[in-house]
Amino acid sequence: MSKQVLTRQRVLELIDQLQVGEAIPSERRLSTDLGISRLTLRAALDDLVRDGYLERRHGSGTFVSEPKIAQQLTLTSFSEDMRRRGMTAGSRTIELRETHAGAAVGRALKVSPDARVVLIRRLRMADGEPMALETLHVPAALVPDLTREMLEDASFYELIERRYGVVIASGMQSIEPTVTNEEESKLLSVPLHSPAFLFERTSRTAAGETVEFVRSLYRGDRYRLVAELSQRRDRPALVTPVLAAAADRET
Amino acid sequence: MSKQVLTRQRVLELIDQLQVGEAIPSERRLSTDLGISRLTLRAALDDLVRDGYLERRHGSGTFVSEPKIAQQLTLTSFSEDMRRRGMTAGSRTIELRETHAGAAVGRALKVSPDARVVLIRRLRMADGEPMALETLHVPAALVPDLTREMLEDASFYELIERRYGVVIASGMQSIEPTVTNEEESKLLSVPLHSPAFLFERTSRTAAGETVEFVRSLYRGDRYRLVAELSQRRDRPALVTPVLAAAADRET
DNA sequence: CACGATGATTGGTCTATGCCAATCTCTCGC
DNA sequence: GCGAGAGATTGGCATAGACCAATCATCGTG
Repeated sequence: MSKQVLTRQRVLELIDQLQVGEAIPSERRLSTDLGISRLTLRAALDDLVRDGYLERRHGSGTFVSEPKIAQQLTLTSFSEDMRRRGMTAGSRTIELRETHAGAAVGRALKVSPDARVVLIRRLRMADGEPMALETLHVPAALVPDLTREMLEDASFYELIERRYGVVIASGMQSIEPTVTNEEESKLLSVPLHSPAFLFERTSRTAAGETVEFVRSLYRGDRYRLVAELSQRRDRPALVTPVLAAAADRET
Repeated sequence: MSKQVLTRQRVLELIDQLQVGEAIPSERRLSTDLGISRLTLRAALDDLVRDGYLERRHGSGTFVSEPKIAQQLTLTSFSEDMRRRGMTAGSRTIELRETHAGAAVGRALKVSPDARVVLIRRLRMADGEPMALETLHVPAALVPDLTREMLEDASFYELIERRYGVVIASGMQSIEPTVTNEEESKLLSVPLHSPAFLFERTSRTAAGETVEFVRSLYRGDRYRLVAELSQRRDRPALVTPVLAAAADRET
């Protein structure tokens, strides 16, 4: 464990004991208190500023910032996403069967079209309300003896990590607009041809092994993406998914 | 101008003279050559790695990486966006008139609902093909004597910078899925109720003055967003808009 | 009492240096 | 001929120290 990561954790604990808007000790003070160099502390603080926990004011201090409604779009599971919003993530398994990959899925998973894959369809819910329809494809060899019960109201990522020791490290996700068809509308409890986001994601382990190909259909009336834009080229746009309240839609 | 920024520029020039895949000089070598400390050089290189120009390989070297097809989602105008893709940006002004803000636009622009605003509707084209429908709201005081001719096939951002000295520094953009209505379908040459992205953006100057509120409707069959995901929390997701070729859609 | 100068404090940037860890390369011995 | 191992080279991380720049509180002066 690097010192920087350790420092990050210690500062996070410190933040927990402070009110929003309060200042943390000065950099010089903190670095000597923690027994590390100021540069190392600054690297850890940079981290926390990027993640939105802290806010710097030159000449004034570093302050605990307002908690974000949504964190940035990272490689998180639906479950984790909802937990961060303070909502209860639910899941109803609609389908679970083994099949062969086929051309498109095979290409996405980097396996032969004949390879066996497990197909999982789940309805994902937030506080009991249907939010998204998820279709997962996973190479069958990776998840032997998977049962419906294991998937019920569970995070798939946590499941495969605990049970199979598979840890997702990176991925690629595309986002496009679409509309719901009859089946999807029924499952999501929205009118036919409602606008929706279609996310397609492939995820890999640190070793580069492709673990899953997921197509998720999110209700467009409840899910939206927000990007903070900055002219500075050294700071990527911060894209945050946001749940829209039912009333928060005028247009 | 900070030394780090200067260094970034000098390294960029160096990269221009190298082939993709070639290694740049080692950090120790470069830092002494440029007469700066290694840490400062590393900060500049970190920058370029984040922006996708360079790739680090521990124990091996730092290499010029494959140029990205699309840069990350930054605060760019449609025109700049298309230029980067090697396409010709076009614009047809559909409407240009002065009106009062109204409640919603007033709130977005942080002006009174009675304030005068200029409303601009433009059809944006890439290589002659309609791509997006843009509805701009700008406080009238900011852009006196704006005419249709100035807007023709021009970047609005470049226009207001050259003519009025207004420079956009930051902004906030929301993204949601929607479908086209009759008028929009006709203008964009797509079937009625086609899926589309609705972008809403407010932009500010460095001084914090809100300059514009834009609603852009992008064709869902030609425009898509791609996000590189990473488990590391210190690296925000890289979201890149991608133009889909007409044939690049199976589903 | 109001206000401006001033100095202390805070974050921002840079230098110089050392050691660790991953990788590559070359050489030596079988 | 070839593989194992040593050493050189590269990026990764951490330290200590210095100075700059923005901010804020305070104190003295009008």
